[in-house]
Amino acid sequence: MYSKGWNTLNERGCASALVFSAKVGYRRGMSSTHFSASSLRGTVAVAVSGGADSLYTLIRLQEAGVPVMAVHGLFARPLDLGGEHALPPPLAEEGPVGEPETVFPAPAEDPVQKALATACDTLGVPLHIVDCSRPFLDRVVRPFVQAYADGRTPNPCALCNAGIKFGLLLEKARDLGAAHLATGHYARLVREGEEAPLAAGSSLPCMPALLQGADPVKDQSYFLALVPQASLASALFPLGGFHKKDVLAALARRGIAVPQPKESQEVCFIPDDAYRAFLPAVARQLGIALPGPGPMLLEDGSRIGTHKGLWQYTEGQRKGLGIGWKEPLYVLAKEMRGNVLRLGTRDLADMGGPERTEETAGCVCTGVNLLLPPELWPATVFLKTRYRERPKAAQVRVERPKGPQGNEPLLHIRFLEPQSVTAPGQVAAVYIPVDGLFEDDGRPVLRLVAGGILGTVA
RNA sequence: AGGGGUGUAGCCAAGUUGGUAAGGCAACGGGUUUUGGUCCCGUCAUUUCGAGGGUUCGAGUCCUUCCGCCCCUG
Repeated sequence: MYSKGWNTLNERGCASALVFSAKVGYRRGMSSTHFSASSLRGTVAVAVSGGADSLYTLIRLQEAGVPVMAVHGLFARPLDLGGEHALPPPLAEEGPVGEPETVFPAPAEDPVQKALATACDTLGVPLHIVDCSRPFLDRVVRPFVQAYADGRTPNPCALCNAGIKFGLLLEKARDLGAAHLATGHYARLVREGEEAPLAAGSSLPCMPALLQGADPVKDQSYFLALVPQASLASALFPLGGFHKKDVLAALARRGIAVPQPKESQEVCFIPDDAYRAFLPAVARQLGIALPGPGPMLLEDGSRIGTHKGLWQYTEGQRKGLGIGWKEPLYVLAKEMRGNVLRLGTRDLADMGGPERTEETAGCVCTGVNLLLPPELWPATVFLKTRYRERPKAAQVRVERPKGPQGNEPLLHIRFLEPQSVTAPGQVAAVYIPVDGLFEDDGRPVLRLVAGGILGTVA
């Protein structure tokens, strides 16, 4: 399966890949040719949120002649999680895990669902509403709250993509007769048999290959880093080659109104992005205890203030500390033992810099999702430990410990350039450059080869 | 008690030979943004420079008194 070594591929594919990419307009947001109708078999389900991206995904596929259906997942019930932070108890009670409770066709009373129903009706596309709220609570919200309680900083979007959207929603789409699930993520997925940005006769090993989105500021591959290869095999990201502004322009050109025009951002299940108010309320509902105030300490051990509970801070954070100092202070670490928040200046908040020691230059990841066998990785890879951050050069060693727990792989990361201190609980995404392919701005195209959850400093 | 130093917005702090209050931090507001953060932009002492008095056309900057804090010596 991986008979072709990565290096071998590079040597052969390099020059002609450039020619090919120019020919198909791989750059310039034209890679939508990926999903030519002929290369797809069966119906494609499109996960529609009500936003512009997923709506255009649906339209794009339909216009390409692909048989489509729309699926709209209900994740967090507004009535349960919204409003006054006074949550009614039903969410915390016992219930079956892993199965959507109900599946029913549109329409509903919800304005977004209603607008979606109208839009789909106009397009002549069937719409299915899938209630994922129970599994969403168990697999996204509860771990989210628990992570904060444990002193970590969770990334619920990554968990949702892996466990809900490309988990339950994908399963449900299959039940409904779909062969693929498409979303509006800005990431490029190259698979066998499709027009790929590679020379004829060559292919990327271990298909499909997940590449960064073409829009440098919208790339969302980071959030997909935990989605397993088996799910990606059924996934489609038709917007991967587009720039956001082109999507909006295309919708405007067609005179299509977006049901939910407000850009989805922050955590979708936290009303008004007020997580400091939301967390305690939900934690209480779920019976999870959040630790209280404690000391803020500088590196020399001196106490400089009192924090409001470790869950309100994250490693690398600057704003909101409320401490006047000669220079900005950043959160260096959260110590559950002693309930201590460690603060320090910028130079102390970087890992991987020239004068960093072995202990502070790296970290370890668990919950690893491998998309390409490590044997095929180059010696230096690029690592993203937070969204909207330039991937940083690093060395990653994959360890497969043998033990009674099985052999869950671990990623041992060592940064080769300055890197703001990582936050345990966040996602680490490992990328490698695809030789011979470059973005419009000259950066090499990056391929996602693994994802994991950051642990404590090594 | 004596000697030295110091007292500028919540914190750190610049203020030249007196001419009409830099900058940083924090805070607040905004921008970027499907996690948490980072980052960028803007606002922030004009009944005011510990308090009172004086010199001067004009004082945070000179004189004087008082108060507070720090260091050293006894």
